Order: sequence, then structure tokens, then C-alpha cells
Amino acid sequence: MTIEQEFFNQYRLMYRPFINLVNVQLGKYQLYSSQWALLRLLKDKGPHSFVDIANFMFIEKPSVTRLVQKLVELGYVETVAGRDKREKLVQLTANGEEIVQEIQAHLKPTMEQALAGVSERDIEIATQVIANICANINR
Amino acid sequence: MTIEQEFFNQYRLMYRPFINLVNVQLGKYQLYSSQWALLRLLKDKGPHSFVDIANFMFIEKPSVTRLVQKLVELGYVETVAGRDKREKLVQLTANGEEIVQEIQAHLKPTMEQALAGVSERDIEIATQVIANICANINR
DNA sequence: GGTATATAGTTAGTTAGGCTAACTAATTAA
DNA sequence: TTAATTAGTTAGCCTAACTAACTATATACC
Repeated sequence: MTIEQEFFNQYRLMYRPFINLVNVQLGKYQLYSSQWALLRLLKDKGPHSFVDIANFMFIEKPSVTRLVQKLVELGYVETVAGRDKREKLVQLTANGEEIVQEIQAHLKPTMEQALAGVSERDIEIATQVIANICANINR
Repeated sequence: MTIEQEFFNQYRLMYRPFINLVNVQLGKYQLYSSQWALLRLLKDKGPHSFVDIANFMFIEKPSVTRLVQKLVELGYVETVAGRDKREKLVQLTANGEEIVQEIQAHLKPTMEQALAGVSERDIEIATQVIANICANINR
């Protein structure tokens, strides 16, 4: 097997165990990892329109609608008027801001344990490799 | 954001685009990436029981049943008697062996292009990082 | 200005790819 | 010989996406 195949093999193999682990931690907040990914995006980069979110997360608009609906129900995000009457911006509520911080702290030890024994340098390299692939794929 | 969070963020972000890319390539063979993962396991490591497959792929037994059913339909794998009357082993058919080789060749350029601009050394490091996380999570 | 086209978001229905619970058949331990 | 364990299956559920087709608003073209 080539090293490319080996990489993608390992990549795929890790996905389910990882998502399951995160989902267990998020259960406490009635969240799933997809919703958590959106909360993190809003926290890191501020309010976004539905289309922007779709582009950032590499998912389709209807998927964004559902994610946002659920997070609105939970009171973690809200929508406000955008640049014209069509556009809506999604942003964190005050409660959402708090919850994101809390979850981040809650997840930290789990993430650290998952990466136990891996040097910071190697984590950074792996992150960069994946970012490069993302860029290559979504060109 | 910590480097751990950054890594997992990137990791998750790449998943769908990658799987979609692979699935498009596999469409030609009426396969999805999950089925392809199983074919590759059988190719690399020979016949396995259902329980072994579940353990190797980190999925549950019923999921294995469905994967195998589909691959049997396609004529790529077959089941044979195992060590006792309960156990069944899954193995590639002659046709399956051929198809795996063909698909591997077909996927190669796509995989190489996805990893364009990434050094072999970094790919290996990234693979090792992910393997370590897998080991940490599934302990 | 009026019509065609494009854009933002929604709704409805489908899919991949998992899961758990509960089952049967065969095996092993008490 | 009876109870517990193990291998695989069936049925039904769930997440997290997808496409197609829709409404409402905005822009471009003649």
C-alpha cells in the first residue's frame, strides 16, 4: 500500500471513534458534533449568513438551515437581518457565548488525552497536512 | 484556539469533501467508501470473521452484516465456513481481487492530487499522529 | 420600466452509514 | 444438563448529510 493510501485509510478509520467520543461529551449540552462545529465557527469568526456558513463548512444550504434551527431552539444562536431583505445573519446569543466557553473547557481534557504522546510539532504538521488536502480538494 | 482544537477542527472539516470525492470515483464500481474500506481490509489482511471486521473497522456487528451483504450481491466477496458452525469468514472472490486492484489504480491519481504539495515525510507524520489518536481513543 | 436571471433561504423527501435492542443458533462453563 | 457466552441476523432508529423544487428579494438587460 502506498503512503497516500495508508494516510487516507488511517484518516477514515479514526472518524467514527472520534465523533462518538465528542458526541458523548456534548450530550450534556444536548448537542452533536455538527452543531458544535457551527458554534465554534460563530465564536471564532463572528456572525455569518447561511450561504457563508455553507461555504465555510463545505455543506449545502439546507443542512445549514437545520443546524441553525436546532441551535435557535436551544437558545444558543439567533438570526438577525442581513445586508438586504433576503439575507439573515446567524450569531451567538449571550447564553451561546457562555456555553461555547464552557464546552471548550469541558472538551479540553478529552482532546488532550486523545493527543497524548504526540508532540506539538507533529500536531501542527498533521493539521497543516489536512488543511492542504482540504485546499486541494475544494479547488 | 488551542492547537488540539485546531487539529480536530481541521480534521472534521476535511471529512465530507474527502468522502464525497472518493464516492464519486467509486460510483463507477457501484461502491461507497465504507464498502471500499472493507475491500481494502480483506485485500491487505486476508479473510476475516464478522466480529474481526467489526473490531478492525471500529463499527458494530450489524453494520458489518450490511456491508458484507452488499459486497456479496456485487460478487466482490463471499463467505466461507469458519472455525466452528457459528463463525463465517469473509473473503474476496477472484473478481473481487481484480476489482480491488483496478480501483486502487483508478483512485491513485486522485489521492496524489489531494496530497499535492505535501512532503512524504509530513504525510507519514500525519498518518502516525492519527494512528496514535486512534490508539488513545479506542483504549 | 418591465422582464429575465440570479441569489438567500426553506421545505420535502432521500441517502449513507452508522447505532441499539432483541433475536437465533452454536459453543463453552458450571 | 443447564446457564452463560459468542457469532451473526433482523428490525427499527438516528445523525448528518444530500438533491429538487419552492418563495421572496435583488440585479441585469433590453
